[in-house]
Amino acid sequence: MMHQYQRLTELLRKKIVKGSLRPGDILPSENELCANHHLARSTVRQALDELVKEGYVTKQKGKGTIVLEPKRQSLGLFSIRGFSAIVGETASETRNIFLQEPHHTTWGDDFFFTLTEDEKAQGCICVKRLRMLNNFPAMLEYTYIPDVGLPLFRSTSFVRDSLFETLKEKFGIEIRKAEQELVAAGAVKETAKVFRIGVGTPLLHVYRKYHTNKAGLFIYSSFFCHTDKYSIGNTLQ
Amino acid sequence: MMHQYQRLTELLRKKIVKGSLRPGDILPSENELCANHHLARSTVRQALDELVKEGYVTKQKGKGTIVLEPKRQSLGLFSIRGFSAIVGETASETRNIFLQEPHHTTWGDDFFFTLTEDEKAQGCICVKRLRMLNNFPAMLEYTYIPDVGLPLFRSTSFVRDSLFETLKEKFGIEIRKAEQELVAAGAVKETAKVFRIGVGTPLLHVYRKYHTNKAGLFIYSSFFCHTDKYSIGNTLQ
DNA sequence: CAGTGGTCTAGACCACTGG
DNA sequence: CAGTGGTCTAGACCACTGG
Repeated sequence: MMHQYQRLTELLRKKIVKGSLRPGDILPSENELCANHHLARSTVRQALDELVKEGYVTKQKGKGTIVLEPKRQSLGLFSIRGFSAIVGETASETRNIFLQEPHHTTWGDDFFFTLTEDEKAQGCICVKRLRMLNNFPAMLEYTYIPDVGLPLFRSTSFVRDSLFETLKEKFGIEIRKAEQELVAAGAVKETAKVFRIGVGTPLLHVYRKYHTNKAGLFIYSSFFCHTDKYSIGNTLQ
Repeated sequence: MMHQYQRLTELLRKKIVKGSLRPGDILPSENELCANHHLARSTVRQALDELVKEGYVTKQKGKGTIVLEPKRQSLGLFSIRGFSAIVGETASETRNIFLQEPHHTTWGDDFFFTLTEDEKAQGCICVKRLRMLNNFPAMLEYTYIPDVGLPLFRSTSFVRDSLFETLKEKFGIEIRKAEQELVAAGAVKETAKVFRIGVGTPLLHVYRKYHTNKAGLFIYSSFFCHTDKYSIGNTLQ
């Protein structure tokens, strides 16, 4: 069952995405939304705060709630865009190549985040993917999910070719936030081969810990980005 | 003048930072806080939401509001830690070296974010700093502030050696959120010299656009990180 | 000046955790 | 079961933007 503020968030989000509300437009005022949807003002504000957090709108005291320019193409909690001019075009075609199907394994001895005893005992499911942007190998990603008894799923059954969408729709697991560590390092032999670059080419190496809606369940990811053509972007706070 | 929820946030934040509330402790319940501080529950919730956003506490339905492990040393909107073991010790001693004092200049022709006409006309104040962590040159940062008529300030008058604290306390400018772009690239000659590394050593290059509490005022930053010893960290969402 | 979003009050019912 | 945080109502006063 959905809450009333979530229904209003969804309704307004759809209007923005579909274009009946355009960048620069001002949303109906909070009082109008109250009247039109028979809601208390705090409920309307809860809905609007969600849209602010998602980056669809911004609020200005005395003026109103204003629709922002659309966000760029996003992958997980970040977005990718052409690097030639930092504010460049987004990659139009993205494709995932599964180098290893989801499979059960143990965490390595020196896993990059500290694990709880529970997590260590459970072992994990690992996926190894290469992300292609316009046929350019841009990102090599290892994702680790603690094995909490999920049925093993194959890439062919992914929802919209997305691991996170799959976790959400099939298992009710939603990503809430993430911590990440950033490092620049030269490509080692094996990685260089995947990217078709020379050993030592600078790569961006990102370590992520995703927090989910399930208490105590975290998803981990380690990925390399070849940023000669595409940079990766974040919004902080 | 401060709002009541801000006063409560500050009071609780201080208790956590000073240690009278320790990690794992449960805060007084929302109803208790209401009674003790003579506030409505929505005001108390506003205060607690702020602490959640700042990463000091987490809430659990049915249980309460729980104090989290202290965050790591932070610089701006990110934190830095020893890289040897990703979850390593924080740098104990940080120091800023001003390579160029705040000075007025023009934006370059190919500035890394798109500027408005107003911003272009105003020109900017630029600061060039080298951040040392335990005497290791870890970060070279260029910060650009649109010249909206701020009196030129010198590094010696910085509040707590921090640009952001200075902007906040002297000019009422607060950072709300930021967008960033990440790239890995080899050091060029001039940069290599500053870091005392070889040309071509992989560096993390970050471009940031900070949003402030003043509508239309953005602060820009471009920085290089030498991540052999220290990685930089973020929290997303 | 009327209208906006920001803060705040004093209530209510609910699903959830733990004893 | 009593207590918790999550949602929701129906009001109020305020500082701010723009005509």
